[in-house]
Amino acid sequence: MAESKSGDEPEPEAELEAELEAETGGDVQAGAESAEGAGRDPEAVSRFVEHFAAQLVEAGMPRMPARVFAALLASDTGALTSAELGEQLQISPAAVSGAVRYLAQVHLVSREREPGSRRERYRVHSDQWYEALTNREAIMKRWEDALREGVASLGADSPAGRRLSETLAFFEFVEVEVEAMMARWRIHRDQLFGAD
Amino acid sequence: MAESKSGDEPEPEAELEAELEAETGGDVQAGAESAEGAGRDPEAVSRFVEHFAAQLVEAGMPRMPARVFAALLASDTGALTSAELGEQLQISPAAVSGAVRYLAQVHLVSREREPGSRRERYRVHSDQWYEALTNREAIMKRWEDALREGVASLGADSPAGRRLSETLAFFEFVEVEVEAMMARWRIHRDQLFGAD
DNA sequence: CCTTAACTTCACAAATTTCTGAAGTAAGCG
DNA sequence: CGCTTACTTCAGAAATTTGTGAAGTTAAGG
Repeated sequence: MAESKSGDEPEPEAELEAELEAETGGDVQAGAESAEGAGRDPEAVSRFVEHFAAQLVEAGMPRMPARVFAALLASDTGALTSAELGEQLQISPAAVSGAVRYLAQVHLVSREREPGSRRERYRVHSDQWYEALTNREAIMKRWEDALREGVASLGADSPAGRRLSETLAFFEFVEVEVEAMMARWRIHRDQLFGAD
Repeated sequence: MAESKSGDEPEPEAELEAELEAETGGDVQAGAESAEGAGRDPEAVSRFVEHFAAQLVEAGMPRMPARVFAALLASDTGALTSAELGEQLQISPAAVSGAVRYLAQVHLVSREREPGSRRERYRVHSDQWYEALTNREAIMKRWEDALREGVASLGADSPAGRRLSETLAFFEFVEVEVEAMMARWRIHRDQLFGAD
């Protein structure tokens, strides 16, 4: 976003109009400096963000989406703007844009537009996080399709066909089970944290 | 994780000493129903292998391991040698080696040495397939560690800390549930297929 | 309207990953 | 014993992925 042009650097951010984390109930106690980053030890935040992101990367998530997601998780409001993300993570607006596109696609973040502003906020809901994990179901569905096809073309009575059948049965089983598990989780969560 | 049912499968590969190095000729092509699938349509097998592998790749598995794994799944014996894999997939021994190393590391295949031969067979057990999926637990454990650290350094009473806590609780919950689910699966499987 | 802020898309440079041929190692077999 | 087979490791070429600057698009605000 920096024009890398003339010397004047006073980002309009200094103004920070009616920004306010009027998000949740307004009584954000951390209340210190700018929008999000500094009631807390920014270094501690960064350490967590990079560490957790590294784990996600290792599990297969691309680097930028992982860092953006971790930053959102670690934010107090659970929602940050593109500019805030870019600053905290030291990445270009283009990188933020790409990362957010990825995360939205896998349902890990949702986009909100603040009315009366051009800003968009990218939000992580705990629920989405869980759902997204669950949404590996979509992937499994395709695995199942491929397996069914394999059983059909290799013959259900051949040894290979039987192996594929069993694998297929496993996925079908898991699919049902996971759904039940998520239902139990919601109950469990409410017991732990109260209906949120 | 109780299992070790043992007594898995009788080794169906008795003789099978036929080598068939169709490699050296220019005639590496269909018709290669050598050691493994005499009687099956090699084209149908290949179609399944490539299709299923593509799904795995899309889910994040590297290409060669995915293809090798799919080929093993689709084999009648559930075990193939390096040469057989190389021929069917048209890849170099080095590629087979790398793929197998990867698969063994994530516990998707095991290596067996045929006594009295230098050959090694790479085998897929249905059980391993399930276990491997389950073994994402190892990954989750590390996520949990990172989250605990985050809760500690951001403060369990901050909004961000609470979000991380909830996520952590979710993973801990899932971990327990998955184990129970796998136990149920084994029972279910035995009902479907009979204790194998 | 015209300006400007916020985000997106595009093209390309850089880093990383993937797969191969070739050389290396180990073990059965003549 | 030493030849041969079966697999592994290594170095590097090729392909793919990643992140950036810059131009493009949309919409608020004067």
